Amino acid sequence: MAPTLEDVARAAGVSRSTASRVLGGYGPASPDTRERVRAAATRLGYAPDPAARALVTGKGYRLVVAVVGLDPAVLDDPYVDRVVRATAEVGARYGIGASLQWLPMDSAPTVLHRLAGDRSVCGAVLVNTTEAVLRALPRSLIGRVVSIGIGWPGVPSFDVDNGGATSAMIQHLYASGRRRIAMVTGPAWMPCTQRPIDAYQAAMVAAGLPVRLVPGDFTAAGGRAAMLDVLDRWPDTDAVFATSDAMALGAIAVLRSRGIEVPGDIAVAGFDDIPFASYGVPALTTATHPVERIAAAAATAVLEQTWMPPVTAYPSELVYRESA
Amino acid sequence: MAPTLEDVARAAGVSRSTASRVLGGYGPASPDTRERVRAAATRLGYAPDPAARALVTGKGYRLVVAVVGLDPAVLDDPYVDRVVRATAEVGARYGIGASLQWLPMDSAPTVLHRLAGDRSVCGAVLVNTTEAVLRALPRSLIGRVVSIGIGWPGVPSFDVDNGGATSAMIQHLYASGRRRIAMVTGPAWMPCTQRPIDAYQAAMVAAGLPVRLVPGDFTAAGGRAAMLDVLDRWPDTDAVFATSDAMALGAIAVLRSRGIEVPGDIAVAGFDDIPFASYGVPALTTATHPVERIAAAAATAVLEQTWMPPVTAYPSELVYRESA
DNA sequence: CCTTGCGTTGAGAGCGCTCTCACCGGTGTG
DNA sequence: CACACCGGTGAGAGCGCTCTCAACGCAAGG
Repeated sequence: MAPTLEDVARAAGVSRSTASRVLGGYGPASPDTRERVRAAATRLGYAPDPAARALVTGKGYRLVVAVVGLDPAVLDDPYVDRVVRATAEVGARYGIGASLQWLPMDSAPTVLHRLAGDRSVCGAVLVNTTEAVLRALPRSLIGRVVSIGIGWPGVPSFDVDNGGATSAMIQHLYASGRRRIAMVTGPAWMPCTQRPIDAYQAAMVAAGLPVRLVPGDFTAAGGRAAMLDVLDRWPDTDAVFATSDAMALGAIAVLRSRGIEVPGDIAVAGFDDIPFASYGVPALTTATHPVERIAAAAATAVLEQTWMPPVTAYPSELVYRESA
Repeated sequence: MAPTLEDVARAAGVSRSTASRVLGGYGPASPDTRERVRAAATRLGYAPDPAARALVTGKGYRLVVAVVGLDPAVLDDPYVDRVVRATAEVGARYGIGASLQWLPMDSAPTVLHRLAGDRSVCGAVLVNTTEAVLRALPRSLIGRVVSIGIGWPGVPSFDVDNGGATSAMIQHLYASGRRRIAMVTGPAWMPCTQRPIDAYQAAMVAAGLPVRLVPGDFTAAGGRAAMLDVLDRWPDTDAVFATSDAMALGAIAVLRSRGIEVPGDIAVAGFDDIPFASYGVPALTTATHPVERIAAAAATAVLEQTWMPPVTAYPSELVYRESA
């Protein structure tokens, strides 16, 4: 159906080699030949098959953003879209396309194995990957794979400094007089959950304050449930730090429905600085998440193939609004 | 680097043909041979190269979700994620992977042309495509491409019945006593903008009510600006229908900051029923957008290659909450 | 004894492409 | 006149895979 290089060559009255040389723009060719080949290609609507090309050159032509085990409900904001977009932008500068690949938790190793054999992919950016997945990472993928989240020997990690952000937020809450600060975390199975918990615990223990941890799931509904739980277990809580804005927004909804003042009675802070953070009442105090910067760095790392430090943490900044 | 079928065959002491037959599971082979080949494949960590396979079979192995010209800021909700996810799920049932491809407005024809030549792709689902893009659609893509949004000869269209949803919403607003109903639309360049406008105008004219149209951009910030505009031009407006929840939420933020009661003074309705719609105060009245159903149908259509009606509209349902 | 049929196997072509290499005719040098 | 050289060109190998086809050994049937 689609015309091949052979078709173009025939139409231009030259050999396949010459056509390839002209279209690929690498070898010598007379102006006349050049012209004829190009004209034929346009006339036939020829587009080279990158898959066939990859087969012979041994170089892939697409970068895969592999998202591990994320139920879309887990994310009430377009996090993955942002990662793919940033990756695509970087890839475009290298003539490389970006593809999204969802890896259901249970079949992640299988899919990754298939990916490893695919000569059309030149590398991958793992998102939200777990230790189990990294452990099973195909050997042939090492060196052309990076991770947004936790790292692994041979797999450099890029992530927001959510530990630092947590410390800063707790500090802010403390400075504004809060002493009974609860934290709504991500789900335990997600690797990005641990560091904020550690930072929170360290800060609370250092200040001699009680540790109040409740697991969430990064959704507004989850934040709602978690807030209910906090209220139930520790009624005297005066501040809540949720590790995602969606959860914080859910928490605020609960508080408002109970007639509890925010931030008067309970301060609420989030994380991510999603668009809706500033549109609620009260506007959400939160910490930025430089997704694009992180994804761009990750993509660049696999495309450039240059040495990368095992872990790169990107600073998050506090955004002071009304809720805390 | 990565082992090839040849390597496996050699390790198992058989020919490449036999190895292919065993691993592909199509031809006869003695139990002993079968065993040896499989063992060798596992031991070497072999994964077949789908690109090479596609080259000979002529069948692609991935379905591309091609999103035309959408700035991520345009969407404050994970619409694209949802489409990709649904597509991936359908694809998985056919052993076909899904890839996301962003098409910047200006380079859409070029990228589509490249896509057409790529033997690794078996088809595409166009999202938010425009007439200009469809006009330039490569011939070899016709028959294996569908559109979520507007259609084209040979390109069946799947979309939510946003015209019907608009009529229903206006009717609801009218029934609850509203008479000066303004509408915040999508950006003019997006093809999904027109039908709701037509439906709104028809309803208003039929009821002898004034038409009050303001363009938005599907973001919360855009909704904010549009609401300001409405207030400025038609201070007596008593209802606003925004064609996305994000815009409706932005509109509500403006009204609240002005001390205007919602829905007391002005009713606000949205479209999409995103997660945050129910978390604001007041909870947003809106219309559902069955993205997954639509995407699944679109993906199935290209994978099944069966005849499809030129246009399939999926019903939207009104969700009555507090804001209207 | 030869034929037929069957289960099993490997040789080989070829998918669309890149790229090395050899070739060809024309020009410049010794 | 022989030689090297050079821009321009095509033949052909081969990337990893699938799949057709022929060949092989062996049992059953005539």
